[in-house]
Amino acid sequence: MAAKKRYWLMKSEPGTYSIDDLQRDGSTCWEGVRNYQARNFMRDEMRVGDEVLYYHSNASPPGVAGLARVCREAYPDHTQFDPSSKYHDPKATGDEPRWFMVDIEHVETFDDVVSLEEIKADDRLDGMLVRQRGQRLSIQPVEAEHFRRIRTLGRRAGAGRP
DNA sequence: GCCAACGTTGGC
DNA sequence: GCCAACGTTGGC
Repeated sequence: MAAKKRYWLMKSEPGTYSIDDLQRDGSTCWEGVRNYQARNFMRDEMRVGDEVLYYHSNASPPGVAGLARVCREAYPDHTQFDPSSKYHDPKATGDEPRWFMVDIEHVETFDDVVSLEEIKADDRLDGMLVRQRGQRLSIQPVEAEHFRRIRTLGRRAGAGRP
């Protein structure tokens, strides 16, 4: 029996890799995660077909820029073995990789970012981790209702505004 | 650019 | 196992 589909929020700095980059590439490997909690989500819980809110951090404004989908489940992040990579981890070995990544594919780019400000102001998004001050986790689980609400806001934003 | 919040490291 | 020092994240 297939596991129930889950929903996630994944952060990226648009200066590094934006939703437009993802749209251009079609899909990408999510390299460079070096936080154990985020790694565990990818390695243990993310499944093909899970849906993703693509979040632009360190952006103006910060917020959800579009949607993506998991298209390959966890496998070792190759950059940990590469001494020339800034993600190199000298303690990782091929036999015992420490870091994993998934692949995600582009689904949709919102006309306008659903800003963090908007997310914080919406009562229906109460409890979203990204609203919490000091929440730095780059991969966060998201409730289905919150995912749908953000998607609605993202689709409404471009067309509905004066 | 600032800096608060957080995670990791390493001496003890 | 404690915790100070350090590095990073990310909103502002």
